[in-house]
Amino acid sequence: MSFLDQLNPQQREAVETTEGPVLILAGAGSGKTRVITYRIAHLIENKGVMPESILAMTFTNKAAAEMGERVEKLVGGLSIAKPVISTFHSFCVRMLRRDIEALRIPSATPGQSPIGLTRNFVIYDEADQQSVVKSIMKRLGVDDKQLTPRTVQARISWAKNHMLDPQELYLRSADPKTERVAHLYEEYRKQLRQANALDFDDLLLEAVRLLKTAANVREYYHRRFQYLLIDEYQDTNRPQYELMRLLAGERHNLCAVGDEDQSIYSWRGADIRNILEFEQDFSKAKIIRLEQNYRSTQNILQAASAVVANNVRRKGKNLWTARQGGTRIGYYEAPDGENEALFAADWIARYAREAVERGEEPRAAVLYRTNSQSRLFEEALRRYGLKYHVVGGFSFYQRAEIKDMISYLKVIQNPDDSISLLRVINTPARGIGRGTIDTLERIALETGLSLWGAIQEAVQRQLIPPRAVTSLKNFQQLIEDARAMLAGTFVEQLEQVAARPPSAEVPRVAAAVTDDGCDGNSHATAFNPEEFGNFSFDFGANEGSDELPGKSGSVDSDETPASERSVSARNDNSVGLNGPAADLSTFPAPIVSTADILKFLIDRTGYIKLLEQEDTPEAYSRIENLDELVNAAMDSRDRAETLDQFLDHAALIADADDYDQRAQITLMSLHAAKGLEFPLVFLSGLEEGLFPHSRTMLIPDEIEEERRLCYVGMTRAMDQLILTRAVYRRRYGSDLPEASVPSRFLEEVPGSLIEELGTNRAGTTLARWRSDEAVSSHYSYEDEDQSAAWPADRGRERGQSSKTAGSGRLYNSIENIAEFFASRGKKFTLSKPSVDEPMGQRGFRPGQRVRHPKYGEGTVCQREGEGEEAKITVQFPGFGLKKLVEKYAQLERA
DNA sequence: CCCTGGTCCCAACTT
DNA sequence: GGGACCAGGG
Repeated sequence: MSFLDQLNPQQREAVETTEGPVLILAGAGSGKTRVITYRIAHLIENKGVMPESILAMTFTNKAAAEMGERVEKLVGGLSIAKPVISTFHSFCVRMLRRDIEALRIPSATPGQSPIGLTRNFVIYDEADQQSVVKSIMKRLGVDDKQLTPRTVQARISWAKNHMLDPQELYLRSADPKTERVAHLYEEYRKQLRQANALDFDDLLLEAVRLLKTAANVREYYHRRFQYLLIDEYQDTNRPQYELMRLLAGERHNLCAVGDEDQSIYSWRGADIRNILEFEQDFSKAKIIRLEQNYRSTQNILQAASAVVANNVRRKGKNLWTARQGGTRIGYYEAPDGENEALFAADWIARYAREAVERGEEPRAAVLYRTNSQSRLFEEALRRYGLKYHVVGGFSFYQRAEIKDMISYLKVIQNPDDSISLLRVINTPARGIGRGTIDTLERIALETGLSLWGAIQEAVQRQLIPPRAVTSLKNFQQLIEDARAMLAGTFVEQLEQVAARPPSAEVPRVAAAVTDDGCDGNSHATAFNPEEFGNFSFDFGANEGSDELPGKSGSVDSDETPASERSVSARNDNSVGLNGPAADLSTFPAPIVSTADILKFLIDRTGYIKLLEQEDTPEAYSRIENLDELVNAAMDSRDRAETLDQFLDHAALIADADDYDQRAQITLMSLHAAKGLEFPLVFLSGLEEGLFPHSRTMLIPDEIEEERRLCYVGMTRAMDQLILTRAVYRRRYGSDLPEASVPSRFLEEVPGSLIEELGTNRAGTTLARWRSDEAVSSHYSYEDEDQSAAWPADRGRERGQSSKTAGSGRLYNSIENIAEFFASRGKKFTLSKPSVDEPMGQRGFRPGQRVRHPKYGEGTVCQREGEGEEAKITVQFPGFGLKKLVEKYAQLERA
């Protein structure tokens, strides 16, 4: 019982209310994870609930892994069985790998195999999806100027997230564009079905459909899981909501944890309604609020609360903290993005030094709205010789060479995957050109075969020039050999594998490999500790280095689900020495592993050899990446995973998963920062159009979401929060920098909580903005001396140490920007001097609060035209968007 | 058929 | 900064 005493009364109530629906409204930093883990521990230790009958859904694999570890520590060693802690997507994949064939329907023609996907389906990522859309559009002759494949893909995904099928989308469409999308959507579905492929959204949808239609599957899960926990409930979308309801069944032993102020994924279909209307959905729901924040100082909390208080759609709460006062919120206005980054680097360097002197481990984060902002910070930190870690951005799996190899594996797993086949059929070049591929596609269309089937057809019917036929046969042979290897029948390779030196001899710990689809995060782990330490590449969230071999592995109940176990044995991927009927509890790692196949592929295709011949730094970096991929595959082998599982990992690994808690400096998007905390946080790019992002500025609901995002960012800070902004920012490399307007969120922070940093002259810039002082947004300059370093850097380059931020001159206001550029040898022009700018008493800027006699208070969204003609668009809560002529509308500052 | 270099267009967040 | 696409020579 002792561990419950560590909780405050509300937390304790949340933990102890185990039966029936519970909604825990957990404010930022209020101990949400703690409540979930303690609740699981309480169920197991005090309520005698079987661990494996508890299912917890988290947002990222990393969160799942962490939660698993924390539960483990609490209940330590009580049981071999573990609760299932998983992301929605991973959970669905495992469900589908197990039972998707229950969705197959018998073919109309007798003797034909049933219609529907099989267990070895592949998962299509966004790039694959776009390729599908693109090829369909090409085939149907849809103009891709007006409607880009990207747009179509996004809209199909939108429809799926709202659970609309093509027909429903068509019926709802109010414009020809949407009608066309609906049509393409229909074709898209056909294409995926033919390729035996599911996209990300399908993973959820098909799992829901499976539970809805297959009663025995549903019953299996009802028996299996008695207690459900959903983390980040505010970010669940419609399919996730349905899945949860289906899994909860009639029992409603459901605990949802969330915070409506941290809902930041509506663009992915997350429905804030789910949390706002929980009580309607579950009639006897108990609501528990956690309002004590254990993370931040009072100043930080107050500032963040003040910002989010401007939102209308929220339940409202009063977060409080025992950490009175604290450092004020820093604000730094940089002349441009580079200086903003240098300022942050400088500050972090000093902070890190001081933290080390105090004997503390420094941990700082730089947060930004868009991943492309990371580049400047990376450069600045490198110049300071600081090590940093970037989360997200261009991921490992998006690199060309990695996608190539993964595509090969996908084709080997499922040759009908035409998108992957298309990618690798001539990579590296093997003489299969445009013309040949066109012919293959035509054959596929005529016969209804996949491209793989079309190859055979083309070769047999000699529809292709002889030289290409040889190439095609070679390719065919390559894939077939690899498949034979996987099936354990490719003798030559098997002999090689058998003769493999030491690492193959590693005694493999017998691991319990369950195929019940629910082992989630706690799946069997077997590895050689010595080998383990060598792998730098962190493949997934599932291998905890402190996890003992053989200790884990969830225990499946004996109930046999809809599809029989033997079905899985037919699957090419469950290959092993013991053959199809192997006793699963002692099933060894597959003797021919994914790593072996990868090595075989690299060897046979000459992929690395060709890169070596290139002899460029890029080529060697690609080779390194491929080495890492092989390492990842070896890890996978040591975890006794099949090819399926390896590919599922690769598909579902999330950007946020590569967050490394030990890193002293972390760079990441605001979205990726959800759930994390840092003593020092920089929130950068606080400019209208960047944050809030330009695409959201005219849509009130989306502005509210941006504000929540801001709230999420601010509440990551424990001790110090610094807000920054660049007066000038380059949009894309080449163009002239554009002047920016401070983010409205800056103005929402009470002035008394702010301290301006890096100011070396009187007056605070933010105060000037607040007083509505006129500022031009029409500056431009010519770069005459490309090599000129920033004044601040010149000092640094001469070796002057910097005690305070930005050791040289810091330029912090728009007025001295001319001086700044002049010092850099740039000609600076003011095309519209600020005195002429029509922004006097009446000049309302986007982001400003105004009062209208009829509509009350509102926020300016947009400004068009100048002087007398200026029109402004204002969002009035309750009245919506109004476009007003500034001269006539009796607006005043609110 | 393959490779190269030039040009054009794009760039929000992510399971 | 970079990916996709195209024209033109090997």
